[in-house]
Amino acid sequence: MGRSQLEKQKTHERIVALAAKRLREEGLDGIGVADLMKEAGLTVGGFYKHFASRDELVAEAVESAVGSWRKHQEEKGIDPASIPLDAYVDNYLSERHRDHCGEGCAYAALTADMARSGDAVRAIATEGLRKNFEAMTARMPEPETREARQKAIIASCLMTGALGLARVANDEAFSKEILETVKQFVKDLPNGGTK
Amino acid sequence: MGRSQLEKQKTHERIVALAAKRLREEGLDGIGVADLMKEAGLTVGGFYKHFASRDELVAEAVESAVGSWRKHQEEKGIDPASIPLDAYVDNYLSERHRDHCGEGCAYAALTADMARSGDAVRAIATEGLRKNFEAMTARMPEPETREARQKAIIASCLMTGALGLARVANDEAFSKEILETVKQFVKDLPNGGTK
DNA sequence: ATTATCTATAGATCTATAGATAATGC
DNA sequence: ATTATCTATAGATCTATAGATAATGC
Repeated sequence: MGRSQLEKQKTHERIVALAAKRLREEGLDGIGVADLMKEAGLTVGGFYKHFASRDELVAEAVESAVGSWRKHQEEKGIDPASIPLDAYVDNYLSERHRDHCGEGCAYAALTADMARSGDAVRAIATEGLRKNFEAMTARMPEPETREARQKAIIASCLMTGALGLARVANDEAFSKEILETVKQFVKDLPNGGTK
Repeated sequence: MGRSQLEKQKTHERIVALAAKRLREEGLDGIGVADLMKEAGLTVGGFYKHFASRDELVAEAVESAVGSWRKHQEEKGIDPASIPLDAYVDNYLSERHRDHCGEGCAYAALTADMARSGDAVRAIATEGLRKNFEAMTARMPEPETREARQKAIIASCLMTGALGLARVANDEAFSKEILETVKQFVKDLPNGGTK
């Protein structure tokens, strides 16, 4: 015991990545420090050399969860506008996404948790939301218009809302009805919609 | 100490109503049994003569929170179809609703919490969701059509999603932008929308 | 010498229970 | 006699800290 600084950094990132997953699954006050470290193959004691408090980990994990997908795309140099809305929506409103909270959208998994959080998490979540709206706007036709932004906001609220309710529904057919109905509607949004 | 059965029932209902409020504010594993009883003007000891466990209270509280508004209307003999969509939407996507989680829609306040819950809560939440969709369908023109139900589902996902994200946003102008954009869109939904 | 991680534990908090107290209701 | 509520507390769980251990890195 006693590792290099490089290894420490990798350990740090591993804890944050695991927390980003487990907290999306169980909520922001779900998994405890000891269990988390155990799942990471470590023990409690080391935790506080990485984070001043559990809250500090939660903030880092939320930042990771909120930005993971977008960051992944940016690093690959992929312009959000290049991902067609249809493909994005199919993926977002899939059964796979519904059933795998831990790897999915933080806004669907943690909306209320983030809203109830302190300033640090709220600020991170708000900033991420802004960027998500902008990425969604870029996916609309004529992305510079006011209508494009409005539709992006509508599509975002609709998709997070639908995924959340589809996860509540205890009945597969009902849950699918929600996903499919909204999927169809969002895909038609650039053409249809009001105005 | 030692009260009549009528008083016990009233006490029971008071605890459930308070829990329905406080759990919407803090999440389903937010407030503890002792604090809740204290806020109700009681002490911990009495709790387990009312509920077998905290989970049992949570289930009752979710049932109360999920159905409170609809039950209130039904008891008054108000047909959901008689409440115009516009008025309903204005109220739902208001700053007042956004800032008063405890008295508001359980689906916006507790989506992820309910999705993560056990069978009892899931079943109650699913049933309530079904009824909410039906009430919303009744508010659409030509409520017997497939389009009416689709629009009801879309409106519901959109409204819960928008309220949730408006609560996340740490910035008043940004939060209002979400509420106002979606408000306008949902009001136009019966006319516009796809198909 | 420094430090990343480990073992062990203090202190706080939370659920649930045991036993006492003072009303109700047959 | 029964029971609704109270006081007090056991037992579990969770955050955070103290001190030991074994590597790194000057």
